[in-house]
Amino acid sequence: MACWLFKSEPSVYSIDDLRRERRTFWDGVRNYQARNFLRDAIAVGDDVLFYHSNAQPPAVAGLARVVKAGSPDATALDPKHDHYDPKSSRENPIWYGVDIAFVEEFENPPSLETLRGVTGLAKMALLQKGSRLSIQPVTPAECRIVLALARG
DNA sequence: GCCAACGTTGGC
DNA sequence: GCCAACGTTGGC
Repeated sequence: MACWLFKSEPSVYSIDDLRRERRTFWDGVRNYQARNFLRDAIAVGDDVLFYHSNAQPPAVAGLARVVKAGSPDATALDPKHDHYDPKSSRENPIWYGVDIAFVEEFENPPSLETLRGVTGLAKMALLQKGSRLSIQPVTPAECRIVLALARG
């Protein structure tokens, strides 16, 4: 099973929100590289590391699981919505999202600073300079290390 | 609030 | 197709 990292600002949508709702459609991604992952690569059953960006401290806050593969993001079609994109249409949707379900909120969320100090994570996308992608692939080894830190 | 990194837009 | 201007992300 593949593993991914999804970023979210907790002031917008946090792991607590996901725990309350149990599952959610991950909408609002407006970056083509991230869109391609959502539309083409992310599959049911994949793990999702739920990362809190712009948080104090920024950290991997919990684990979620993909419960539905990519489908068009309807918020792009709604002119009143913040994420509206006039280039998208029902016939030719540009933006996609997946459905994820809450699995776990970590007792010891590994902070960005902590992750930077872990040898086995040196190549993790999140830790690369200028890594702004909000949807990132995580290797199985990286995923294991992060989960071990979070639960250990 | 600052600012580096980087994606997107639009004039040419 | 180039590239300057602009907007956004996100750590600090």
